[in-house]
Amino acid sequence: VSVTIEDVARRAEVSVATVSRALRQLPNVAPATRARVLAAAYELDYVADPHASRLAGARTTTIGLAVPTLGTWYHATLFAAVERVAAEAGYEVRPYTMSGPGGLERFLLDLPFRKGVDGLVLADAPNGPDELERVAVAGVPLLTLGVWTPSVPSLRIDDVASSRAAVDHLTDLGHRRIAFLGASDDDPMRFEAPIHRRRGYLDALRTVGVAADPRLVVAAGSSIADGAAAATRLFDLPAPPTAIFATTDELAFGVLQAARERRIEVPAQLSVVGFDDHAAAAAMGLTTVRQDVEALGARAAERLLALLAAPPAGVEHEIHPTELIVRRTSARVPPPPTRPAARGPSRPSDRKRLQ
Amino acid sequence: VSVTIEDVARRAEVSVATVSRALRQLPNVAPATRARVLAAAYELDYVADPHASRLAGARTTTIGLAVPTLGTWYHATLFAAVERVAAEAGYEVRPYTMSGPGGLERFLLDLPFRKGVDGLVLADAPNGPDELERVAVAGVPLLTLGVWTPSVPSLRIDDVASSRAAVDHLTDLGHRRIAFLGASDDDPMRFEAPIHRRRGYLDALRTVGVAADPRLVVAAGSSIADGAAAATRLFDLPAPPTAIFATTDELAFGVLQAARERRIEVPAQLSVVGFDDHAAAAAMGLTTVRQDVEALGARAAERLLALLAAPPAGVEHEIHPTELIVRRTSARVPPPPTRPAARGPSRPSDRKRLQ
DNA sequence: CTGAAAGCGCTTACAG
DNA sequence: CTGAAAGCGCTTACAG
Repeated sequence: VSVTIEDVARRAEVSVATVSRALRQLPNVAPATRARVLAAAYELDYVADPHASRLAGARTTTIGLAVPTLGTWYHATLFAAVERVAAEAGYEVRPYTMSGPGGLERFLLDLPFRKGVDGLVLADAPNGPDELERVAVAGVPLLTLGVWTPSVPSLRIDDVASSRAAVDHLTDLGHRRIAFLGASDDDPMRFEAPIHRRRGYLDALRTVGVAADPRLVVAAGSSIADGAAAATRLFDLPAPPTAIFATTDELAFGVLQAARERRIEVPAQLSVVGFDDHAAAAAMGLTTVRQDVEALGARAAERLLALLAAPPAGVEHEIHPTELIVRRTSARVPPPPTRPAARGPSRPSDRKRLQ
Repeated sequence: VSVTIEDVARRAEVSVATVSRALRQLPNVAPATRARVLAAAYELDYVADPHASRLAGARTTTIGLAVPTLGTWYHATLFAAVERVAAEAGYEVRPYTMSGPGGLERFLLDLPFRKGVDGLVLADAPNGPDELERVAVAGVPLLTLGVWTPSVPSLRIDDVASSRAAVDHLTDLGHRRIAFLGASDDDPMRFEAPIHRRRGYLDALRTVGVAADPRLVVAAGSSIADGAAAATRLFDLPAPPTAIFATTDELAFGVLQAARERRIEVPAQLSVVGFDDHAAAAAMGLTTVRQDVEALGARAAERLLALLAAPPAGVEHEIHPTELIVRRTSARVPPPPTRPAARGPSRPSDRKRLQ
């Protein structure tokens, strides 16, 4: 039904071995022969069957990108970036997602990428030394992004410091009741980033002598709707936060939406800071921690490709910079609601302003 | 280096044929034998080499999703939806993107999905009968989404009517200088949707007796930044529009951002309507045409899977509904700037209000 | 229910 | 520079 290398060989009047060589730009093919083969292949509309090719021992010229999901702005953007540089090098990129029930387990059990790709960039999941080790041992050249283990080349940002900067910004503005929105510890995906970002959050609070209020540390998912739901719960607290730090911009968008629905003014009554600098963050005026996802993805692809081309000299770990972008969703803490007893010339808001 | 079916056969003390059958849940395997094989495979951490498997004639249990890019919210969401239902059926989904220089041509030339997938859903590109025909002829079961040709089963929304509704909304509000942001005709990707949406736009204008002003029909790309750039050009026109209809929410976000930078009040001075109901649209308060991308993707996967399971009885074309969601970015047209000569008791804005 | 063998379409030593 | 042949790891008739 389909045209094979034999058809091409017959038409070009050479052996299949020669066709194989000619088509893959190997040396050792006379120019005239090569031309004849190329012409025949073109006329027949031939492309090598990738399965046969790979089974016979050739490279796949595809790299894998393992991500929790592709439904998130961060990961979709990552994919696009990886694919862009891979394409320039003649590689395809094949995503492996781990979302869905049992997705992570199945990924770890089957390691579906082995035999399917020449190399793999593993982004954000799975994490934990054991799981990473299992992947590393599968025998395909590996680079991790976000997660990290000493023996595997990696790329990441400093999540702790970045989120610390975000929360420092909030405490500088006088906020003390600051909520944290991130993935929970028992999330099946167990992302590492949210954990580190929470650490940064706690560090920042500690610096100003505030003990974290567990009710303000809430587990959200990753979608905008998740952010809205979490924010709504926060608003219903007896003592709601004056600021919310969300570990992704998408969660922050949800917070903004929920605030609007509740007629809570941002930033007058509530400050919100996100993380990512999502393409829509500027349009929303969101204060956020910028990470250059495009650059991260491109660099990951570059390094993996380099790894494939040459034996790795050693294990390198790269840390990319981030930057706090202050826009219009963060402002000084509002004066606390004046209770009858507190009325008087000594306004609490003045005190705050001194800090 | 890697464990093969032979290793499993040896350990289970059966032939490789039996291993193959047992592992693929075929009948004709004694329960006890099957158990032994499963145990051996488990202990050896065996998974069949997909390439060998496919080469030997088995199905790939993967379906393809061909999209212009995965960098767009619409397509990323589509992918996630397709993957969710595919996973439930035990299928993987493999994306084929056509973005980048020469991407479309290469796709059409190589048809890289053939031999790689059991079926393909083709979303939005390529379009045009000839190109679609070339893909259809490759021999893999096909379903198109967005684009459409009589001989291939398809799924889509009514782009003309949907965008007409959006622009009708604007004309109902008294707008007459309404700009259109979409892909250009000579876009290498030649999406069909923008063309249909422009038709709807023109129809709506014609209904109120307005001739389209070519300067208000602008070719934008697909990103938020593209939308901002296009909007800025529009703002610089001698007679800028009072409303902008963008063919995607992402473009609309860019418009909103550009408006903010120019201190143009939305909706007081400018109305904007998008298309998609992007996850962030609610958070932005964007008036838009909602299409249920999640449902579209899920349905596409379902139908393709059904096609694979049973010989298609006939070619079905499905049209999914859309809905105009009016939020806070659209309002009555502002009164035209009062020129000195026009001052007086007869305010033009009153006239508008009657319409 | 199970096995021996052919074959899927390539690539890669090995000769020449 | 080119070809004949083995082999990659499976699946599928074909026998039994």
